[in-house]
Amino acid sequence: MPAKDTLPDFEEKIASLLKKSHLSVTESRRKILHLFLEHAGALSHGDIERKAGEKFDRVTVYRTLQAFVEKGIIHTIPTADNSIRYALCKDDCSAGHHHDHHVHFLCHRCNNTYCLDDVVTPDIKLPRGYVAEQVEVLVEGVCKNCR
Amino acid sequence: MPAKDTLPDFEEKIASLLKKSHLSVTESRRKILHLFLEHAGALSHGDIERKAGEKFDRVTVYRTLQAFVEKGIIHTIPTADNSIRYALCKDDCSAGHHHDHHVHFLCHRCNNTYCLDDVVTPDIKLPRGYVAEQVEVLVEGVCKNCR
DNA sequence: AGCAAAAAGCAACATAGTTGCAAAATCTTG
DNA sequence: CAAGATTTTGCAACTATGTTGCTTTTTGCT
Ligand SMILES: [Mn+2]
Ligand SMILES: [Mn+2]
Ligand SMILES: [Zn+2]
Ligand SMILES: [Zn+2]
Repeated sequence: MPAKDTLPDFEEKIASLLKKSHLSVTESRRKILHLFLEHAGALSHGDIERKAGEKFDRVTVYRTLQAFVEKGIIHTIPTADNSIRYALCKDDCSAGHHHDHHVHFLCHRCNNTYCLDDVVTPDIKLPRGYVAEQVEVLVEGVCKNCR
Repeated sequence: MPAKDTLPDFEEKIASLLKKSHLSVTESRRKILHLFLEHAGALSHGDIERKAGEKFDRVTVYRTLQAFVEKGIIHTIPTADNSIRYALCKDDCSAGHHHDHHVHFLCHRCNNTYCLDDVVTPDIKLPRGYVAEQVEVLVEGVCKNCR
């Protein structure tokens, strides 16, 4: 019975993720992590406020996302408009140290943002004098679900 | 006398740029274009409001930047935080059609954003099903002036 | 100079994000 | 498992950012 399995699995994962990050397990944190786990694409602050319903205060959402970023649970994704989007870090991101060397994809049709975890960011040959510490790549187009 | 030359040069360039774009030549447009021409790096809306002093209404700055983007005079640069930055389009961007296939660089030290006009965005090999229409690359690190 | 069109300024509003503090929930430890 | 210490939440108030409609001013053109 795979349908019944998903929910307990999530709750388990959520609790261990929070504990590993030294964050106390609260209703808002569980709810917001759940949203990320079930959604596949990235979420904006606004998305989360809407999906979480009237359940939580706006301030709580801000502080929760901030805590998750600091602990390496989620990462931000730069966009051309000025709406920050957040997505789960897949693996070994820890407090203060993100290792997100993958490309992000924004679909013009469904307006979803996806982490392409298997597509690593390329090395960029820079002019003399510039030192690269991080490379962010955002590809825009049409995703595989939208054609 | 190179020092004296720069200002008239700018004014000339500004007038021709505006005329070419079918925009009437107004004080705010000239001032804001001047800021871009003398600054090298990209500017945020806030930068411009500050640098233009108390001279213009906030709304005017918004509408001016919007007009410049639409006419292909400036382009937006995605950032990791949610502040849009704007930079001059170098060449053949026209109304509604930007051709900015260059990489952007954000310096962690001076916090300036530069267009690396000579560094073209790489092709990204995407998973089956994804269609790329545009690629944005933002490199973060230390710029040549800051070491 | 005089007219029509465009832009700027103003006010009012809407949305987004921050901060301090008191109340509530969570964690710890005996 | 109860009590106290600690953390988190919700609330209120505030700042910042962005938008819209309308009136006045400026610009381009004849
Ligand atoms: Mn990602
Ligand atoms: Mn650029
Ligand atoms: Zn899509
Ligand atoms: Zn620098």
